[in-house]
Amino acid sequence: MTQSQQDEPKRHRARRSVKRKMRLADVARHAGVSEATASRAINRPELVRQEVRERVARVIQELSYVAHGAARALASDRTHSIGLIVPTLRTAVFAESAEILQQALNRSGYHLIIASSEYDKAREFHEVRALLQHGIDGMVLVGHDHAPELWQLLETSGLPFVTAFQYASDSPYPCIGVDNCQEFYDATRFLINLGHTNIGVLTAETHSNERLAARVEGARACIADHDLPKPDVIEVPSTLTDARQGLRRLVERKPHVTAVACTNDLMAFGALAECRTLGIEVPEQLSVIGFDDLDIAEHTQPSLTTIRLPLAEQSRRVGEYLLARIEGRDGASSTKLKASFIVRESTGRPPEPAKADAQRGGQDSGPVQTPSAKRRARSAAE
Amino acid sequence: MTQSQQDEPKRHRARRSVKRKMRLADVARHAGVSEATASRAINRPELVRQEVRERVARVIQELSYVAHGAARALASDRTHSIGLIVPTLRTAVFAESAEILQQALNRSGYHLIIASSEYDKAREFHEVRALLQHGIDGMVLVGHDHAPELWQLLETSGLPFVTAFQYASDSPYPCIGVDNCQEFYDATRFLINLGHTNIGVLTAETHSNERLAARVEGARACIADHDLPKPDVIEVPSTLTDARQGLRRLVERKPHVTAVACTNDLMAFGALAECRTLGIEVPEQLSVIGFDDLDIAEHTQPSLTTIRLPLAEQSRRVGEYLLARIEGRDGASSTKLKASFIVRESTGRPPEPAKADAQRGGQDSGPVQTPSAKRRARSAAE
DNA sequence: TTAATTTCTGCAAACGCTTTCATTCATTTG
DNA sequence: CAAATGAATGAAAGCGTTTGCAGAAATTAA
Repeated sequence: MTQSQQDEPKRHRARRSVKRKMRLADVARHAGVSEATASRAINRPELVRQEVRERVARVIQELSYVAHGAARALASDRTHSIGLIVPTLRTAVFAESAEILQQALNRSGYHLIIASSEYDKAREFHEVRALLQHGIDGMVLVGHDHAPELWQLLETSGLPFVTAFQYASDSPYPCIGVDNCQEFYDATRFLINLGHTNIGVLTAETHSNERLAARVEGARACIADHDLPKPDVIEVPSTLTDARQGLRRLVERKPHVTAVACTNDLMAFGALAECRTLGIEVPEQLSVIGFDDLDIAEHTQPSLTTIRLPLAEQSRRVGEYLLARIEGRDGASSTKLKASFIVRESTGRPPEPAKADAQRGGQDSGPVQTPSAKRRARSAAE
Repeated sequence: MTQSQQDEPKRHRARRSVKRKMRLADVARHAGVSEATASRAINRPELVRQEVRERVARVIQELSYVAHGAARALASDRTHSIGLIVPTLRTAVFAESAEILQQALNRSGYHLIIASSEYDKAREFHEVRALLQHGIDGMVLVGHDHAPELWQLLETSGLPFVTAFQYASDSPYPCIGVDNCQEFYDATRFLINLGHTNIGVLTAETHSNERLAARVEGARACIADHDLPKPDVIEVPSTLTDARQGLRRLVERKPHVTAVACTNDLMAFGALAECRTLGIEVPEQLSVIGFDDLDIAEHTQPSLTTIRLPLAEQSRRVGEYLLARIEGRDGASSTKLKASFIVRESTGRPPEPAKADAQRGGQDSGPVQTPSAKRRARSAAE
C-alpha cells in the first residue's frame, strides 16, 4: 500500500463546498513549521521568532487561509462573540446602542449577536438559553427586570454579563447606565422651578419597562417633595396615536395642567402633535418635556426640551467591562452615568392664572424662555 | 494503579467556570446509552426508539445539559448563525429589518450576527472576512454595490448569501427587494398626474447609497418621459438640518417648483419643517412626498404622503431563501417586491399659476385632495 | 422455523484548532 | 568551561460533538 501523495487525513464525509478549504496544517506545511508554531504565530506572535512569524503571515496571505471559528472556539473555549438582548431594535435608542456596541466590540475582534425579547420575560429567558447554547463569551441585558430563572442560569453558567440602561445602587449584579428615576426627578424639578404646580405625566406602558416606571417614580417623588398635589399619570400603549389620545385625556381631566412630563420622546411627539390639533400653544399654554432626544426632537414645532442618554459612553463601558471580565481582569462593575438635559422651546413659564383657562392663548405672548429659566435649566442638568 | 471512580478523561487544562459543565457524555451515561445515540436523540429523534428518546430528554432536563455550540459546529459544519451587514442600524428601516429577520431566524434555531459598514466598502469587506472567519452558514447584504473582492470572497467561499433592499433584474446574484427606481418613478408620476410640472428632488447623498440613487433615477426618468424640463436635484448630507437647507435651496433656485420628491422620509421631514419656517403651505403651495413611511409620517403637520417598503415580507423571504440554500434545497432566487404608496395630506394639486408666486397662499384654499387625486394615487400603488 | 429486512444502537474516527509539556538550541553566568 | 537560564519549537493530547459503518435487535416474509 503506497503512501498517497499528500499525507492528508482522508475525509470521512463530504465537505460542503467543493474546493477544499485551507487548514492550519496547510499553512504549517507551506511555512515549514509545525501546526503549533503556526498557531502561535497567529495568536501569540511574541512567542515566535520574527522571521518565522513573517513567513507564516506570508503563507497565510498566499493561501488566503481563514481560520475556522468553531474549531478555534472549541479548542480555546472562546467564541469571540457577545450576546445582546434588547426589548426591541425598533426603538431608536436600542438600535443605536447596539450599533455602537457592535462597532466597539468589532475593534477588539468580537462579534455581537443580537436577540430581542419584545418585552417578554419568558421570551427573553429562551433567548438567553439559546445564546448560551450557541456559545458566547459575555452577555448584555437591558435593565434588571428579568425572569428569576434567567438570573439563576446566568449565575450557574458563570458567564460574564452586565445590565445596561438603568443604574441601580442596590443591584447585586454589575450594571451600567443612568438613574432614570433621578434624571426624571431633575427634569420635573426643572418644570417646578419654572413655576409649574400642576404637572401631568404621560407615559408608555410601564408594566414591563422598568426604565419608564422609574421615570414616573422620579416625577412623583419630585412633585411630592415640593408639596404639590399628586400628579395625574396617564399610561398608554407605545404609539403616537395613543400618545395623542393620552394628551387629550390629560388636558380634559385636569384643565389646570400646565406642563406634561413625557417619559419618552415618542410620547412627547404625540403630545405636541395633539396640542397642535387642539390649538393648545406650546409652551405658552402648556410645557412639554420628553426623554431620549431623538433626532427629530430638535426639529419639531416647537422643538422639544428633553433628556439625552450618554449612549456612546454606556456602550463603551459595557464593552470594556465585558472584555475585562473575559480576560480575567475584573473592571469596575456598576457605573452610574449622567444624562444631559436639553432645554429647547417646548418648555416655559406656566400661563398667568387668568389665561390658563382660555383655550387659545394670545399670539402676543412673547418668548417665554427667560434668561432665568435658562439658568435654572442648566443647573438642573448637573 | 486503580481506575478512578469516574472514567472521565482528565482535563489537561483548567475549565473557565468552576463547576464542570455537563457534556453529552454525561447525558449518555445517565441515560444508559452511547453518546452517538444521545446525539441522535437530540438531532434526529426519528432515528431512535421513542422510549430512549424520552429517557434522554428527561436526563437532559435533570442535568440541565446545554450543548456546546462550538463543538457542534465543528463536527457538523453548521454554526446556525447568519451574518447581516447593514450600512447602519441608526436607520430605522435597517433596524426594523434586522429585528424581523432575527425573529424569523430564531424560530428556525438560527442566530443573527449583525455588523455595520457605515456605508464604507472597505469596512464592509473587512466585516465579511470577519464573519466568514467567525463561521456563519449564510449571509445577507444590503444592495449590490460592494467591493469586488467582496464578491470574489463570497463566491470562492461558497457561502449561501443574498442581497436585499434593491431588486435588480440584471443581478447575477440572488436579490430580494423592491425596485427603487420603479417605485419612485410611480411616485413621481403621481405628482405629475396631480398636475405638477415642476418637480424638485431632495435626496441624501447618493454616492454610496444605490437605493437613493435609483430613486433619483426613477424621478428623472418619469419626468423625462412626460416631456417636462429636467428637475433640480439637491443632494445633502443625511441630517434634518441639511434637509431643511436643501429645501430652502430648492425653492430659492426654482421659484416655480410646486412639488418636492424626497428620496426618504428624513428628507421629507426636513422639507416639511422648513416649509413651516418659511411659511410655505403644504400642500397648497408645495407638495411633498417621502419614502419609508416612518412612524411619524402619519403624524406630521401635514401628514406625509410616502412609500412603504414590505420589510416583513422581505425579511421573511430572505430567511426562507437562506435556510433553503443551507439545507441544500434551492429556493427561488431573485424576487421583486412591491412597495405601497401611502397618500396622505402633504400632496395636492399645484397652486393656480396666479397663486404660485405668492409667498403665502390664502387660508381659504379648501382641501386639495380631490377624489380623483385619490383614485390616481391608488392606481399608482399597483 | 429460518431467512431477509428493517430499525436501533454503539464504536470510533473525524472536525480543525490550541496548548501542555518536553526538547532543542542559543545565551548567560559562575 | 560547565552549568544554568531562557527562547523557540514540535509532538501529541485534548476540546465536545456528529456521523459512517457495522453489528445487534426486532420485525416481517417465506
